[in-house]
Amino acid sequence: MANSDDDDSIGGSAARPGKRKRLVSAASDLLYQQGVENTTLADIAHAADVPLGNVYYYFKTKDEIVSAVIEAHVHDIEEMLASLDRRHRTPKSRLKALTRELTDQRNVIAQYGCPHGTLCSELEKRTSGTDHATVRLLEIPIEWTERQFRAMGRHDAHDLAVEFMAAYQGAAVLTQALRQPELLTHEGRRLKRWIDSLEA
Amino acid sequence: MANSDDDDSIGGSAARPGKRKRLVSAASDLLYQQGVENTTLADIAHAADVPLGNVYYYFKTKDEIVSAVIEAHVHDIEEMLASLDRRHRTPKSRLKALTRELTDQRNVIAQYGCPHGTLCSELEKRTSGTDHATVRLLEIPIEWTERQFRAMGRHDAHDLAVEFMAAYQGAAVLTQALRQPELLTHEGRRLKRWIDSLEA
Amino acid sequence: MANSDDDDSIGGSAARPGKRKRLVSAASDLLYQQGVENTTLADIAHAADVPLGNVYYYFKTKDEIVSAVIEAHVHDIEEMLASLDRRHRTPKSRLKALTRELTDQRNVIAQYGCPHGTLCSELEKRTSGTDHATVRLLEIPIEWTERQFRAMGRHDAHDLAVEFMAAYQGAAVLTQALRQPELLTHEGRRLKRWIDSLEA
Amino acid sequence: MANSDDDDSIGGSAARPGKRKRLVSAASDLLYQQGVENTTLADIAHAADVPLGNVYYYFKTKDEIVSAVIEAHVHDIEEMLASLDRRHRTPKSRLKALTRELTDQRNVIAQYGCPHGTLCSELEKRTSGTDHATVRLLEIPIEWTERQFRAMGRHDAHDLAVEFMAAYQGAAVLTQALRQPELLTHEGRRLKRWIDSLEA
DNA sequence: TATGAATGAGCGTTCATTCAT
DNA sequence: CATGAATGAACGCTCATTCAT
Repeated sequence: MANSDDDDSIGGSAARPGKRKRLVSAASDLLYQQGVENTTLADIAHAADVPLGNVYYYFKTKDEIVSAVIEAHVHDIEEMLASLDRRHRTPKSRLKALTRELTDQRNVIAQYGCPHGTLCSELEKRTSGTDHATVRLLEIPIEWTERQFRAMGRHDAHDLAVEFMAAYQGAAVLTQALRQPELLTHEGRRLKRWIDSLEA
Repeated sequence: MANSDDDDSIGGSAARPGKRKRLVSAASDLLYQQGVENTTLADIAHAADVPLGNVYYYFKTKDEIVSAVIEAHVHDIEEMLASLDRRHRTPKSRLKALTRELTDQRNVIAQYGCPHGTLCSELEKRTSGTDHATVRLLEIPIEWTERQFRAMGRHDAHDLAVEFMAAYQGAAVLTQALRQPELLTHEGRRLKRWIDSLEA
Repeated sequence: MANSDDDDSIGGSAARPGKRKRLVSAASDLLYQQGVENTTLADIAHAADVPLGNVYYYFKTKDEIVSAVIEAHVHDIEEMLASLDRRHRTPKSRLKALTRELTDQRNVIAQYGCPHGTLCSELEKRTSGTDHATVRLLEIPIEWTERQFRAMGRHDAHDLAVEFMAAYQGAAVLTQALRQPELLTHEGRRLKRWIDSLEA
Repeated sequence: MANSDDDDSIGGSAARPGKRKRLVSAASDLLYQQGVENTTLADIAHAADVPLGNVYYYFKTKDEIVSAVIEAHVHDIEEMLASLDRRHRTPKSRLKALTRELTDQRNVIAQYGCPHGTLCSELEKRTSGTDHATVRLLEIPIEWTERQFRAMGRHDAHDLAVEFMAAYQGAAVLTQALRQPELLTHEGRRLKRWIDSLEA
């Protein structure tokens, strides 16, 4: 299969990770930092150190690269949440750990916004009707958050989850627009207090 | 000066607004609905019914049109807030009226997101360092909101204002990504209850 | 209108015929000599001495150029037949004059085939389902030929017209494939004899 | 020699013809239906179920595949004519049988034209001077037809053969352009009558 | 002021061909 | 023999911007 995710480094002369992975990784960074429309395939190819023509061996269109980036994000999100599940036992500590994960990124977010939120916003405006795969980027953390609130015994778990995620997404928008990383820190602290204040 | 804001229709047959205004208005709509990068100057000229070559009489570059759109947004926001000031007397009713203004747009927001938030996100990623004029789009309502909270006697007025605006921006992001206008309605109700619950 | 067929040379500085015309003319020649697929837009632009980017001011797509070439062919055919109508009085002399027109081109046909027949063949195989405008290229002369046979009092005018055109098209195919211009001359002579031999 | 025509399936599980044969067969179909320029090597490899990289073991260039397709056509034509020689005794019945062979294909011809005529037309326009091998595609049936007319005692056998083939090729062109399979049927009937009417 | 026309750099994409194993 | 991967030149097309009148 062409779309192998494996490295091509076993016994070979080139010791770098697989090209497909490199392409997705480079694309992920560039789409995030420059936006989808401002990023050319040549940019991506160059950043991944892959000849331009070769990109099309792995992805038939630019849209397909975008999709692959979304999938990679989904994968990363799921892994991060699974890691939180492993490292923390109570719902409250899990939620606060997630909050911490988000605020830890305050500096990049002040530059480029939330990687998932801005990607959603941008792709919803593309004419080519990207298949709305981006929705998972926000659904997955909402669902996870909802599970935590439910585990706390809250019957309004879904509403709380939406409130939580909206608070984070909005803070990210303001943080980027105002270029104030501290804003996100501040909102993070508030959210942690809010989580602590919730009762069953 | 060439860039007159006045109509150019005096003595003419039709009473259409001046070309510059038509261009800004068309650009405002298209940038919002299609995104900045997906909108061509030809699109804008066509929508404004202005010959393409003529656009450059009013705006030297595409960036200048974008700036004019931002200015128009700023103007609209200020007018809207001034109107709220006029129509409502107490800070709480003003804040709830603002909330209502925002939720009233739930259907367009579900399609294109918040006109100001998405514009900020998008422009922050452009290579050509747009002069960060977008910041006013969010600063102005934050400051206005802060004034209301302060008038309520709250010493944490700024924090509350940020919390309020973040809640709205985040709700807009989720509303667009999940394509659920009701989500915004729901968050609006919650915000109104929250406002009512605040004490001096 | 952009698609003006007029010259742009009246009082202007450039004294060459209109660019659109030059483009269609160059395209017509190149499509004929090299085939549709082998001819690039850069080829056409170069031959017409028009900057590549400017081609798209006149034609939105390559297909549109091809269509314009077909229309030009249709126009030429109609003018040629009208000229035959004017210059000859009897159906028989008209038909023989047409035969002469065709055989006069024997040398180019030996190189590139019949300009209309080869264009039809090629375009029928394009995936993009060109709107079958090519059919007129053969229908028009068939109909004209049929009118002549009918004027001769033949009730089988349509069949004779098809037979005539098929004879010419087939001769053109063989002439090109075998690279023998004389073959077309010979078939032309035969056709003239055949026309003469027909009775009412 | 590497370019064996034999099967490579001895001892294998399936009895599929050898790769080379499959490639030529797939290429023959695709070149006919889509045209030479519109058919990629990947298309051919896919249709033949041969890995793309492997194609170059059998054919050094795309042109070589085209040549092989022509050779295959030549072979098929010769076989078909030999079969007619075997199955029919008199020249007239042989010629009418050939006519029947051709009209039997009216439906494909209405879609793609004559497999040999369109191939000739197309290849004559390629820049890379294909070695004019296509000429055999039309020469062989002309020569065979000429032999039949000569066997009938006609001294103008060559002219009649050219007339016959031109009639068929032209009918094929019209049939495809006008998309009327019946046109070929009709011309076939006329040709049979014509053959019958010929005297020594 | 106004405008149709022009311009060229660049983009996404294709494909015959080659290479390393 | 076989094959997945690689390569780069070229193609059709777009678009912000400029020009001539």
